[in-house]
Amino acid sequence: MSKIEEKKERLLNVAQSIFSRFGLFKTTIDEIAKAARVGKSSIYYYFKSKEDIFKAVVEKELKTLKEKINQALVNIDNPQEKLKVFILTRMKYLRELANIYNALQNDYLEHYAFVQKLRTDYDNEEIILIKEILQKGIQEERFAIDDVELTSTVILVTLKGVEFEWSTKFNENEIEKNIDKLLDLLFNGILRR
Amino acid sequence: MSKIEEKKERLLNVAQSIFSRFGLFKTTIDEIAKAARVGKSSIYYYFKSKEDIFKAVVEKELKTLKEKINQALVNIDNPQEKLKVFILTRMKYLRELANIYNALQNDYLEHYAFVQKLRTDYDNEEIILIKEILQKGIQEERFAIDDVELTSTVILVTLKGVEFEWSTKFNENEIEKNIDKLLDLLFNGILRR
DNA sequence: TTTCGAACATTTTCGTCTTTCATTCTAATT
DNA sequence: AATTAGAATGAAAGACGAAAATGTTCGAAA
Repeated sequence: MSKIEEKKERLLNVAQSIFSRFGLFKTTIDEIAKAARVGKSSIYYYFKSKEDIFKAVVEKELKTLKEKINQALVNIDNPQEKLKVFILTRMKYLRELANIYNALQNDYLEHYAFVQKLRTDYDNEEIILIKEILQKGIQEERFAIDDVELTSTVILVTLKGVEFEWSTKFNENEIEKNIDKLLDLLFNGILRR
Repeated sequence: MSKIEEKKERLLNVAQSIFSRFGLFKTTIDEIAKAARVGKSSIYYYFKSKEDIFKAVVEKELKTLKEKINQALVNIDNPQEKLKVFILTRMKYLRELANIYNALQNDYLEHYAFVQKLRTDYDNEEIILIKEILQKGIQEERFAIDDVELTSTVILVTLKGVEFEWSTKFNENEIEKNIDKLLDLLFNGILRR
C-alpha cells in the first residue's frame, strides 16, 4: 500500500470511530483532524469533502460486512445451512458496523444521493446472493421454488423487518433460535402433510 | 343518533377529507371550520383540540378498515382462503384510508402518544387476527405450525414490508398474483418433496 | 509531495420582530 | 339551556439580519 493510501486509511479509521459515536451531522471536520493530530485543511489533501469521508467510511464498512459474510459462507455447501449462516452473520456484523447501519436505517440520511444508491445497490447485492443460494438449492434438487425473484425479495424484506425488533428484544442465543424457526417456516411452510 | 353526534359526524367527515389531502400539520382549524361553514371556535364546542379531531378521524378510519376486513372474512371458512382475503382486503383499504395510512407510516407522527398507541394496538390486533386464522387451521388439521406467535409476526412483518413496494410498483391484478405466490411460499415452503 | 495557517465561503445559530394559529372568553342567538 | 361565533389571548412558527461556527480553498513553508 502506498504512503498516501496508508494515511488515508489512518484518517478513515479515526473518522469511522467518531462517526460511529456521533453520526454524520454531529461530527466536525475539526474533531476528526484533532483526533488524527493533523490540521483540518490536511484532511482536504486526502478527501474532497466531509460527505466524501463519510461515504468512504460507509463503503469501508460495507466491504468489511461483505468479507465477513463471504468468509462465513465460503466453506458451507448445504444451501439450507448457507441461508442460515448468511442471516446470522448479516445480523451480527450489521449491528457492529454503526455507520452503515445508520446509512441503511436513518431517515435523515436518505436524501443523500450516495446513501440512496448504497441502499438500492446493497439491496440488489443481497437479493443476488440469496438468489444464488436458492438457485443452487434448486439445482441440487433440494428446493422447489416457483418464483425465485419473489422468494428472495420476501426473504430479504422479512429479514429487514424482524431484524430490528429481534435485535432489541432478544439476545444472540434467542435470535439464533428464532432464525431457526424462521428458516423452518421458509423451508417447510405451514401446511400439514 | 343525537343531534350533537350528528354534527360531530359532519365535522369529522369534513376534517377527514381535508386531513387526507394536507395531513395533520398543513391543515388549520380555520380551514376545517370554513369548509364546514361554522365559526372556528364552534369546533371547540365538539372537540377539545386539533389533535383530538385528528385522533377521531384516524379512529374512524380504523373502524372502517376493521369493518371492511370483517365483512370480507365473515363467510369464508377455509383458513388458506381466509389469509388471502385478509391480506388483499387489508392492502386495498389501507391505501384508501389516507389518514390512518399516514399515521401508521409517517415518521413525523410517531412522536404523538396516540399514534404510537394506535400502532402497537393495531399491530396486536392484526397479530391476534392472524393467530386466530392459524389456530383454526391447526385445529382443522390443515396447518402444522411449531410457533404460532413467531409465524404470525413473520407474516405481518412480511406483509408490511412488501406492501409499500408492491403498491407503488404493481397494479391490483399483479398484486393479487404476488400475494398468491407469497401464500404458496408460506403454505408449502421451498423444500422439494 | 505533504502540511497547515489564514482566508474565504457556506451553514447554522441566535436574537428580534411579526405573523399565524390553536385555544379560550364572552356575549349574542337560537 | 344549548349552540354559535367574533374578539381576545398566548404560544408557537416564520422572516430576517447579524454573528458565530464550520466546511472548503489557497498559498506559503517544511
